[in-house]
Amino acid sequence: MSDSSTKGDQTRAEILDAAWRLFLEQGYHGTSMRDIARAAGGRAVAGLYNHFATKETIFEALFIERNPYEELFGALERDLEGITAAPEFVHTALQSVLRVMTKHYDFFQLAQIDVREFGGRHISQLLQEVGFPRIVLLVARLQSLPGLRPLEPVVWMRLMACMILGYIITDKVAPQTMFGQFNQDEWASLFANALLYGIASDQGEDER
Amino acid sequence: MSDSSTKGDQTRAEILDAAWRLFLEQGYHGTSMRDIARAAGGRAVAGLYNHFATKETIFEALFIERNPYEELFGALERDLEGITAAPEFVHTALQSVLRVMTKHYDFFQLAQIDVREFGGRHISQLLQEVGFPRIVLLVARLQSLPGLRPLEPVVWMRLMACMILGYIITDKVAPQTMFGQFNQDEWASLFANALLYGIASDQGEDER
DNA sequence: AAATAAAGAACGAACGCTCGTTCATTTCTC
DNA sequence: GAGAAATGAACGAGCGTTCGTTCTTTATTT
Repeated sequence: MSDSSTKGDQTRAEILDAAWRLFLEQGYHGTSMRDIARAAGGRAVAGLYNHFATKETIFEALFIERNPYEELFGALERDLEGITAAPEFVHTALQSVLRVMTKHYDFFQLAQIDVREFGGRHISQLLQEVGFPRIVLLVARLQSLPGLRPLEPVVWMRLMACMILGYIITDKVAPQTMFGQFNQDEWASLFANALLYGIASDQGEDER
Repeated sequence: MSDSSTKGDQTRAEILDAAWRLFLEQGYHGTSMRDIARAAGGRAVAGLYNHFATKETIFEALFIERNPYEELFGALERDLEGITAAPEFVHTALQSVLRVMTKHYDFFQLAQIDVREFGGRHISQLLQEVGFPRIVLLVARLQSLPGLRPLEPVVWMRLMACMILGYIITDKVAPQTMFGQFNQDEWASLFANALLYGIASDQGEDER
């Protein structure tokens, strides 16, 4: 009787822990209810159904109860507070997002599983409920700041999205390739600098 | 007797066509041999085993016989021939890659399935055999051209990778969001310009 | 050119196994 | 002692694959 967690709650958490690990290792269809039961302390399969109605319910519970969006947007909004220049805004935003994404890498792996095996049903619903309004607010704030080329918002929105998604995907293979020599803060700086000022040298400025 | 294709070859192709479509729609584990047999002209399951030893053999055959890497690198090398300025090189390379990737979008979806369900076994082997040497050559050529900031090669390599991977991933959700207003050539230009010259306005140049 | 042998391609049926889920029952917890 | 939690056994369905057999095509021999 540590806190308010009864025996049932504890078992439930154990099941979620096991499912989390197994789904990440073997995917959704690659993980059976028996696998989960075995990994959750060598239980019997039938016992899982005292806590979750179906296998998919377990997957959904992971998304709803263990998503880092509160942390992600909380950190973003806190870090960006009071920033009045667009370059600093972009740099800080990238740094903030990359930090949380690196910390909660597992969750975004789970989101990839959702995309592949459920067509992204759960993750897109979650984003719509909890993420989209706050993204819109941040975008509006950035647009109001000085220091950006008059690009269409969609353009640099997609640029940012490519950077973030590309980062987390290349991060997976980074150790095997030559990508793995910087941490996420260094990458955030490199990305932000490249995004803001480009990789071309200044001498060829008249070109284009 | 149209060409050299016997009856068996034709059936084999029909099986591959059906498997290609079903794997894309339902994933590897979501597609059964009976599904494939049914989709390949309402055949019997057992007949598939006259042409392929196992289910995974079918998946492998798709990768080996239907990958667009020859086209991808052929186009890249052809398009980049004779280019002597780094900015034009980057722009052309992005355009070339995005074109082939958009055209062969299905294959790269299949590659994602491979990553999820086989740990990328087949795609990485394919890349190692057919892609890596040519990538190294192209990178070396770009590094020899004038007009780039003295960035570490790994940095802009990963930047390019992020752009390309990010593009193909955001492209999937583009119709549902606000990303879908440009075609791949326009995006290649936008990406190349942003990558080369940045999105910051010129007035804040002294900063950082 | 006809006859025969060999190989390829297709089939229905079945095998052994695993899946997600349910049930009646027992054990534990409050 | 009531209700929650856990159990072994079983269910029906589906899986990848194999088997024995038939039909068709190709190759070889007369």
